[in-house]
Amino acid sequence: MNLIQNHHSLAALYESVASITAKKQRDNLIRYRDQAFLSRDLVKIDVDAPVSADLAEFEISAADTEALAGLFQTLEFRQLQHALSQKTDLSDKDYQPILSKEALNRLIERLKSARIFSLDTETTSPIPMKARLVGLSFALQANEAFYIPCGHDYIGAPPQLPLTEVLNKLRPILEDPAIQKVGQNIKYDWIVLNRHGVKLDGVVFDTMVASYLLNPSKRAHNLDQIALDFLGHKTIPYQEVAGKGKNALTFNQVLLEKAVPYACEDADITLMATDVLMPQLQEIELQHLMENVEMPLVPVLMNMEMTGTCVDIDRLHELSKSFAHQLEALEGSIYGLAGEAFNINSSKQLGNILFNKLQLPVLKKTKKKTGYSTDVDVLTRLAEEHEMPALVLKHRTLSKLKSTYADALVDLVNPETGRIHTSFNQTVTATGRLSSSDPNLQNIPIRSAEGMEIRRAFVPRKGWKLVSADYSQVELRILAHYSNDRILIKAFLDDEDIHARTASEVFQVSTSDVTGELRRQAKAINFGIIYGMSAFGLSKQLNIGQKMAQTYIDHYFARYKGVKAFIDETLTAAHQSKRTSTLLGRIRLLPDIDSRNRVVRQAAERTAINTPIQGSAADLIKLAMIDVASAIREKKLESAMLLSVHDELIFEVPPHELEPLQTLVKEIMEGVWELKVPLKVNLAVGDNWAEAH
DNA sequence: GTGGCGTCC
DNA sequence: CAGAGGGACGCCACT
Repeated sequence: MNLIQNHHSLAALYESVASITAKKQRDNLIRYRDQAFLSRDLVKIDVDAPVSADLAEFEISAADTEALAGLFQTLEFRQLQHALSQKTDLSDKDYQPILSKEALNRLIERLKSARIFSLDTETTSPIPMKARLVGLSFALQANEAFYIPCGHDYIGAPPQLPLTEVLNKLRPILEDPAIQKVGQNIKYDWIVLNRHGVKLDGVVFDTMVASYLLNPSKRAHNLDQIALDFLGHKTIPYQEVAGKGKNALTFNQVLLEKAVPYACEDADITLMATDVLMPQLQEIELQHLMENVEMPLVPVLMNMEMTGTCVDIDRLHELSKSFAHQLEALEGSIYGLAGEAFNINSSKQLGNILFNKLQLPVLKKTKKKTGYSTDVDVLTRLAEEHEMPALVLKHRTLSKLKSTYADALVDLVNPETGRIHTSFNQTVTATGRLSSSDPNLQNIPIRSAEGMEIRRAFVPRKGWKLVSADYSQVELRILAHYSNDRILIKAFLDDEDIHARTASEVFQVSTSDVTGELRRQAKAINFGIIYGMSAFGLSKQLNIGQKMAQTYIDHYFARYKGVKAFIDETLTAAHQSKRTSTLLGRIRLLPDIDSRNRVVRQAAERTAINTPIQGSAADLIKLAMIDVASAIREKKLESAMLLSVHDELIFEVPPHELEPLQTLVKEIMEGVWELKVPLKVNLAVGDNWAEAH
C-alpha cells in the first residue's frame, strides 16, 4: 500500500477516479484537487501503487473506491465542490468606482465614521518595493465596496482622480490610529503606501495572518483560498482580469470594467472574512497571539524590509569571476577522468558516468528509486575509491555559491535604494518561524571558507557597523524549560558547555575528559533529541553501528529522565488533542497522529515533539523583535534592525550607538520571557556580516 | 511543474 | 520489510 502524499499522485488518483465517474463530477474533482490536497486532514486514502508511470493506468482497489465515495459525500467536500462549480455571482453586490471629487468626499465621510473598514491596493508589481499605486479599494459593510482608480493609463481610460489628491484626502483617515483597518497581507499595502508618502496606522487585523494562525500547515493563505475556506465563495480569478503568461497586463492597463469588480471584491471578501476569522481565533484562544505578537510584528517586518541590507556588489562580481575560473579548472579535470565531457550539474548524467562508465558501487538510490543518488553523503564515501567524486563535490559547492549567491544577489539590488530588500513571510512555516525570500537571506553561507566570502559581501552603510545578537542554544533551553530536567536545568544555570555536559552524561566520563570527538557526538545526540531522530538516523549521522547508536540514546534517556518524561507527556497530549502547541499558544494540527500507517504516524509524532521547541523559539524571537523595535523608536536611535535568522537578529548601527544598542538588545532579548533557565544572548560587531559573528 | 541537491537555523 | 531528522528557499536539469 502506498500513501498518497504528494500533489502529483493525488492528481493521478483523481484522474483515474474521473474515468469511473460522470463527466461533470470529474471536472469538479479536478478543480477540487488543490483544495483537497491542502487540507491534508480531509483526504487520507491508501491506494495500490501505480501499475505504470502513465497516470491513466493508475489503478484503485474496490475498497479505495469506496473510501473515495465516502470522501465525496462529506459535507466539507460537497460545499467546496458546490462553491467551485459556481460562477462568481456579483448580482447581490454593490461595487462602485469612485471617479469624482463628490463621490470621494462621500466615501471619506463614511470611512471617518466607520467602526472598521478593509482596504486593499492595486499596483503595478507584486514586489512592494517596486510597485506603483494604481488604485485603492475599501469596504465598510458586507457586499458593498468602492474602488478609487487613480493610475489606469491604457488608451481610452476614463478620467480619474489624481493619485496625489486621492492620497492627500485619504491621509488623515489612513494615518489615524483610532480608525481601525483590516487587510489581506496588509504588510504589502503598508509598504506601498509608505513609499507613496502615507504612513498607515490603526491596522488591527490581517486575514492572511489569521488564517495562518488557525492552521499554519496550509499550503496557502491567499484571499482566494480564504474566500473558499471560510466563506464558501469563489473569487474572480486574477487571470480573468489581467490575463496570464507573458501577455499578462499590469494592473494599470486593466480596463476599469474589469478592475472595479475585482478590486472591490478583494476589499469586500477581506472584510467579510474578518468577521468569520476573528471569532474563530477567539474560540481557540489565538487572539492573544494575534493581538500581541503577530499583528505588532507586521510593521516591524515592514521596516526591516524597507530598510534593506547593503551588499558590496564589486566583491560579489569578483567572487563570481573567481568561482567561474575554479569551476572551469575542475571541469577540465573531471572530463579528463570521465573520458568525455558531460553536464556535471545534471545528477542524471553524473550518475551515468560514476556508476555505469566508471562502475563505482551504487550506495544509494534516489528517493523515487528512479536513479542513482549522487548526494554529498554518497560522493564523500565514493571519494575513497576514485578521484572524481571529490572533484565533483568541490564543483558542486562552487557552482552553488556562484549561481545561488554571487550572481543572484546582485540582480536583487533595488536600483532606487541600492540595497537588497528581502521579503519576510509571516505565514509560511508550519512551526511559527519566519521565512525569507527574494532573496532568502536566512541561508547565506557560513560554514565553508568560500561561503564566508559571500557573507563578507554583506556590509553596513559607510561608517556604520553590523551588530549581530544571537540566542545561545535557545532550543535546548526551551527543552530544559519544558522538561524541567534536573541535569539540563543545572547545566544552563551554571552556564556550562551543554554539549560537553551531554557527552559527560552519555559517555560516562568527567567533563574534563570530554574530547572534541565526544562533544561532536553529543551535539548530534542533542539535536537528534529535538528532531526526534531514531537510532538509524543517529548511526548514519555519526557513522557508527545502529546498536551503538541505540545504546547512546538509551544512555541519554537514562540520564535525562525529565526529557524522557516530557516526550512521553507531549505525545500523550498530542494523541489526545490531535494538535501540539508552543509557549505562547501557537498551535499546529496533527491529523496524522493516529494514522494506522506507522511511517506517517511517527512523522506526526516527531512533529508533535519538535514544534513546541522550534515554535516556542520563534515565539520568543518575535516578541523580542517587537520590543527591540519599539525601544529603538522610543529612544530615537538611528540604528536599524535588518534581519532575523531564526535565533539571531542583525542590526546596522552608527558608531556612537554601538554601546547603547548592544546593551538594549541584549537586555530585551534575554528578558523577553521568563523560563526556568536563563536566556543567553551573544553579541558581535563587525564591518561585514562575516566579522559580526 | 517535479525531482535532486545544497544552503541555512 | 521498508523506512526510519524538525523547519525553510532556490538553483539546475529534465519532462
